Amino acid sequence: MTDFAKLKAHIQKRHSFTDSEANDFCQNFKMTRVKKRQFIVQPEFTAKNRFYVVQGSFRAYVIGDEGQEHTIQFAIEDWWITDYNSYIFQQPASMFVMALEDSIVLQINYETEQELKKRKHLYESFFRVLAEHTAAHMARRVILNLTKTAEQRFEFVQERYPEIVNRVPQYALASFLGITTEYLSKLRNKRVSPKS
Amino acid sequence: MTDFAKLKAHIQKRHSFTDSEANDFCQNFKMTRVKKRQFIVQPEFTAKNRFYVVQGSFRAYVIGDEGQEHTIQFAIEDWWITDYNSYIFQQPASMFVMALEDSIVLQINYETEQELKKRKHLYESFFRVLAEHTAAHMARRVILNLTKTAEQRFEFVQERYPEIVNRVPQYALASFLGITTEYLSKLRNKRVSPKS
DNA sequence: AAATCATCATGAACTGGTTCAACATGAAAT
DNA sequence: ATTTCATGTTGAACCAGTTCATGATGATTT
Repeated sequence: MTDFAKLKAHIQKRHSFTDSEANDFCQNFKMTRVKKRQFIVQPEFTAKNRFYVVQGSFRAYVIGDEGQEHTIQFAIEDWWITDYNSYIFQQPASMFVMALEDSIVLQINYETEQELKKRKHLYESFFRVLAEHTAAHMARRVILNLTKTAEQRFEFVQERYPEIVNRVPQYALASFLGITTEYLSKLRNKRVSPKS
Repeated sequence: MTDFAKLKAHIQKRHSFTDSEANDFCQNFKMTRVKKRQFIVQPEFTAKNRFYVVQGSFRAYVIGDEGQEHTIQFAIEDWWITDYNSYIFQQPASMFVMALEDSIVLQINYETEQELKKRKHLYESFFRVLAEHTAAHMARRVILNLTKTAEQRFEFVQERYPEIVNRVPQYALASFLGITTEYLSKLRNKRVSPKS
């Protein structure tokens, strides 16, 4: 399956786009290869693009006052990523979005997205649903952070997103969970081998 | 200004609705009075409505495993509220949404909203923007929780949303910040009168 | 094949925030 | 006018998670 075919399948699975609509829609995306550790969004600069991950993985994070990294989001195949506040409001980003491995994305830029939404009710609808899913997902994240302990959060994420847990470096996962790498290491090794 | 005039102003401030479009749109909302401590959303039941607050204030919260309340969102005049995951996906709610004072809301139900979005590109666009703002807002909340200490979060919320801080009960604010009422009380009294 | 860098592990001392208990105050209900 | 309930305060003991220090292992670079 080509890169564009993946995006097309993604769209048609969720919305009733005809083939020609889907093709027309996909034409507005640009395929880009991204090397491991390369940034696709950086603080200060406005995020001009929204990215659909065809292959590889990414990590969005901010740097705290004392220099610690805090992971806001991961994205693997078939997910979308960008600095949401920067992209939507076209204002300077506060996040880094970095490739965790050599990756391939399909990106759309802000003006093109605006034009698509204006052009066709169906496309507007597509982005509305995308925004709703993002909002719902973020709301669940807030609830998880408020209601569960670090250990429970770890267990939840491990069960719910095993592909991510097994794929991203431990320090990235720790900062996603809101704990230190040391503590995550301890949680992990607590669970295996009480080494009787 | 009547209740519907407030919603109309809210819409026209953010979107280019003609008067007749705005009137047509607003007709789909129903005015409801809600008494203090009354619930407009409850766990187990599917949230059938989205609410625009005309007057008063609300609090959305979940109950944790040990019975503690965790506030997910507040809403005062000119804000929207519901259990987002329940409403969007029409599945059973996990939240309570309760009036903090006698209030007036304008509510729209799920089917009506769907019909509006289908009927007119402009209405679809309205809800797309609403979803984007919700997503952006939630993303900022995640960042705040991950990057700041309880005290910094308190200071931030106090400065950014003084109307809320001064209006909601302290235990509700504490559970919004992710701390106990006792600790919030201490933070507050630390700040005033070192009583030399 | 070294040498360097990125990642993970482990222990000991420490701290931000919790828990528990007891009390103070005002608002609502009878 | 009391009683009850909802809310906020304060202190002391406690614990989940941090910090700091040190070392192990494997991946990248030269």
